[in-house]
Amino acid sequence: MTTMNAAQRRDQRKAEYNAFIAQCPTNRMLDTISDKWTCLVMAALADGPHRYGELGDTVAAISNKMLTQTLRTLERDGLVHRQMTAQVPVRVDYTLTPMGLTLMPILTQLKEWSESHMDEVLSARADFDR
Amino acid sequence: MTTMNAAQRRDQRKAEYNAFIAQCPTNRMLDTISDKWTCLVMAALADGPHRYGELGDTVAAISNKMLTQTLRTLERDGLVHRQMTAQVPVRVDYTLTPMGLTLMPILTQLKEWSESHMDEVLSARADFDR
DNA sequence: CGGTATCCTCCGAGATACTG
DNA sequence: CAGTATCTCGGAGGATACCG
Repeated sequence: MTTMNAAQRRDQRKAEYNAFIAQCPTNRMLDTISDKWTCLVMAALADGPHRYGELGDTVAAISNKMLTQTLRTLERDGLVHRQMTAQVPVRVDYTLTPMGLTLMPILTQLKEWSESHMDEVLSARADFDR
Repeated sequence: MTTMNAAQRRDQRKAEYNAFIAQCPTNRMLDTISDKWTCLVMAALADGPHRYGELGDTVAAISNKMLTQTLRTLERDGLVHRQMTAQVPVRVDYTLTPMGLTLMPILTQLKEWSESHMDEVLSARADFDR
């Protein structure tokens, strides 16, 4: 069954590589921060604490579901801190954690790279599409 | 029709914000580089030119479709150069462009941040899950 | 060798409605 | 106010087969 074995070996290599990707810190972090909404929410928090509703207003196009989900992920990863004040109505504030703050400079660099290379990228796209 | 107008205004704000996101260079670049496979492929190209098949072997878990699609996007954005040699069988080499090279340091920083903070993230997750 | 073309599946995002 | 619960739908991505 040479065919079977070859296919099996290929599948196993893929499984191993998938496992490697699942373990790789860079890819795991990229999974988190490369999410469509994560950077927008973190950017919104960069200038200080904000309430749930404020974040929903700032990132106007985000749905309740995704805002909650994004904040939960960031909180779980220790990048954002959630402070709940028991009162009626409830008040919840979100802030970047110290670790979250250390990530911001990299996002800023990425932002600056993007802004300074956007023209070059756009003209490359125009060339390619022709 | 206050209700209608309020809903319409909300929808319009969302549409505007979506348009803003679609225009924002950072988000457009993030769309590109934050793709599941893009960083892996760029990392594979960081040490020099590679052929299509070599990339497929290095990133073992990637499908033909996604490898092609990833390379096309990178080529279109001017981050990767595609060199085709007409012979039988055909030979195609991929290299990072100068612009692609300028992006690598940022990816490297991201990699280093991820590796140095992975423990902290993992313990934050463990805490959160308890 | 370096891809296309096609089909198919699954799951993630959004809309909507409800709640402590 | 700050979420949860539920449904639905589109499209990303994988498998497979074929092609110049």
